[in-house]
Amino acid sequence: MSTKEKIMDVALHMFSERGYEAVSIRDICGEVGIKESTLYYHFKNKKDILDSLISKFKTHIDELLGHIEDIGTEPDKKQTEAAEKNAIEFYMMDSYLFDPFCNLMLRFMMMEQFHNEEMRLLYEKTLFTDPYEIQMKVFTAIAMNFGISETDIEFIVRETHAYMTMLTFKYLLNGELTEERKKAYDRDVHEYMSRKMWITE
Amino acid sequence: MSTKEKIMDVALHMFSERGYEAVSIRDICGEVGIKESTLYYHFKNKKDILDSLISKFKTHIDELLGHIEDIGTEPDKKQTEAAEKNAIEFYMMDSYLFDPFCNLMLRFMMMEQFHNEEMRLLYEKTLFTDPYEIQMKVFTAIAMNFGISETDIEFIVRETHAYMTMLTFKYLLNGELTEERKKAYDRDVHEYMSRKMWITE
Amino acid sequence: MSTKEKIMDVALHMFSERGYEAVSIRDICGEVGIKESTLYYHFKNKKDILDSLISKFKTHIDELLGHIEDIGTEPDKKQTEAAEKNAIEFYMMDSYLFDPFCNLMLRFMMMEQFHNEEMRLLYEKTLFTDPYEIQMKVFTAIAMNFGISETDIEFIVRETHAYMTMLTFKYLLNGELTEERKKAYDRDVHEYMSRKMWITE
Amino acid sequence: MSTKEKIMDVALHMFSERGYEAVSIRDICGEVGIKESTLYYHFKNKKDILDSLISKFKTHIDELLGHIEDIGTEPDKKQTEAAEKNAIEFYMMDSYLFDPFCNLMLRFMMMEQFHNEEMRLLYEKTLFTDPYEIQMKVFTAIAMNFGISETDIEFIVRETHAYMTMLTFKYLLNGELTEERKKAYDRDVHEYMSRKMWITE
DNA sequence: GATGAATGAGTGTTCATTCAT
DNA sequence: GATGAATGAACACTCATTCAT
Repeated sequence: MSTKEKIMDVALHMFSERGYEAVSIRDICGEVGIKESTLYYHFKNKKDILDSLISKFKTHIDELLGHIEDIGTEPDKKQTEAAEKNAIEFYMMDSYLFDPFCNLMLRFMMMEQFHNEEMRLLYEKTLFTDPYEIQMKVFTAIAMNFGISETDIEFIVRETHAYMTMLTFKYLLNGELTEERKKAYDRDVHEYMSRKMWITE
Repeated sequence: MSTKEKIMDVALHMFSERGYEAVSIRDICGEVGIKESTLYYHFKNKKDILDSLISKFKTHIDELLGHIEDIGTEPDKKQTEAAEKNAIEFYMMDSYLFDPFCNLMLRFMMMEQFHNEEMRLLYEKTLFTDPYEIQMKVFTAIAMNFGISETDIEFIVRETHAYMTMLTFKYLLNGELTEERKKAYDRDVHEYMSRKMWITE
Repeated sequence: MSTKEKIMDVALHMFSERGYEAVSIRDICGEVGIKESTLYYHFKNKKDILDSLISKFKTHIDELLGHIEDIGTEPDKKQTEAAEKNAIEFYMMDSYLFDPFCNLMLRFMMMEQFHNEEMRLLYEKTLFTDPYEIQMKVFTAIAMNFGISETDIEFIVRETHAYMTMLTFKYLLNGELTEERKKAYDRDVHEYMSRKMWITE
Repeated sequence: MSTKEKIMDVALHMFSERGYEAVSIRDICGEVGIKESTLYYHFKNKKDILDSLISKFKTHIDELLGHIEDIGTEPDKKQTEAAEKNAIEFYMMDSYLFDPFCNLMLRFMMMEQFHNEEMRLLYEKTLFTDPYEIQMKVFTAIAMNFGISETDIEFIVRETHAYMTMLTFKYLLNGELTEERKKAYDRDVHEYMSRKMWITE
């Protein structure tokens, strides 16, 4: 990892725990193992580190969404629930909410959204807008094979999205991201999904 | 309002927007209109302002919960859905999430929960534990009159609670608390409730 | 002397020797014997010290010019050359160019005039505009008693003013203001005056 | 222009406007379009740039004075006033006070003379000593043809030199060297010269 | 000739806090 | 209750300079 990457990595860890203002350049440099003046060779100023992180996050998210774009475009193929359910879990968790960089950025944005409009918009998009649209796309693809009405689909997706969002805040954006909390999230998601499927059946 | 109250009021407004560390004693005093040395007559130090706010919030919440304790303890009384639905709305919104002090504290706790365990516990209790228990209590009281199974009640409450929690994060703890966002929250809550009642019926 | 006055005094001495930018807040505080944070109790920032000095200088100059306003307003009174010559010397030197505060400010302005328009204007007014006008007023008062033509007066004043200005730059605004240089200035002024009077007679 | 020359050129422009200390290596390199480390290939350190400028100025001045050495050494030749007057103007202005390099150096020395003895001596020599000696030499050569007494010559030269020095400070070493100020200087010099000749005649 | 990466010392400024009045 | 004056520690950032490449 280059010095620049190391700085961003350390900065994100600190920002996501204590907030942008509460973290000093000294803190970051101390952890990275460089002098403060060295940091200013790689970044124009403190704000530049923030901007670089946001920029990296945007790229990260765009790539993720790119992967999902194709889902459900081939409705004729028999897509089993199970397959899709796995798909959801994959996209939602491992490279999104569970992904270290992504998760830390979300925590960071959760704190900064109250006084940084750019981060607020990104936070809103990442936690509310995008996941809803993705789930809508996936469920629609599945549901079309079962002849479920559009109105019903919308309501089911809303409820499912709400449940998973609540779980995200409850387990993945609450305190430290421990293995325990990850497991609790997994458990609740599966429990909900299995009951939901049974009920709506 | 006494000077002490004014300090707490100003401090909370600033803390909930910029975070504890990012707000300086100077900032608070400037807004209140006193000298920094004066603040130290009313509070031992900066942490003392924080503690006072937390303490006030705990009292506030306890009073609120006290009001609710009695609900549903008289299951034989015919309690109509409508009455209870209003009750929920009342407790959830006007003196809880919509209440200025409460709302600002929640925002503040949302930021500080990542590095302050005391605030994290309070945040968890206020947004996840307590609302779920209250809704559980209220719905149980209602449902018992309709002969709905306990397992079903639990699932319905979970889903309802999840939906309202999601809306809370989406509208009431996102950026500035504008009238627009309050109305959007209201609208979504009512829309969900009416559809939910119709579906589960 | 109050702390604030002491800061201004020390700052001026340093500014006038090394220039505004080359003098650090640390330098000033070290000499005054206070901590840097204390300086910021008395002054908003470094620029504020500069502004206070300029403001003080303006007041100083205005008071000086106030004294001179009355000169030559009573042309009928027999005003001997000697009396006026003393007057000039008095106003020009003891409370003007020789005055420690004034002299240091002039040196300071001499350095800063190239990149500070406010100081440039003040510098121009203090060294070129005002002295010429004053000398004009005084000489006119004297000359009227001798029936010297206006054109001649103007030329004489111009030459006299030019000579004294040159001497000012040569002796009073050159290196350190030593007793030697003051004496050399005095000597040259008197020598010039006595010869000038003899020649134009 | 070589990189080294470009550095000196840029440095002088900056030094003469903001002073030696206020200009950073960064500033210079930014303007030149090189990295800071590159500058150290051409100059030992910051002081070395200053020394090179002083050295270049000394050479420049010496060449100028070399041209003048011969003037007035042939008193028998009929040298008309006009010719000499032009000579003075030529040496004083175009390759001296008006010359970009020279003018910038004078401004620079004007600022640094208060804390740099080497520059003070050079400043004194360039603005007071040398011009006086040159004018003395030239006027003597002319005056000898008219039988003017040595005492008178000295006084006339002193006054003329003082007038031109004052004008130099007033127009050529005051703020930016604009075309306007150059013209004002020219105008005042000619006006003075023509009146002086007429008066002393 | 030029650059990327680094550094120690220093820049102006703000921090929470104290204490005599 | 409130303030004027002070402080040590920390803040983000810039300085001139070095050195391997």
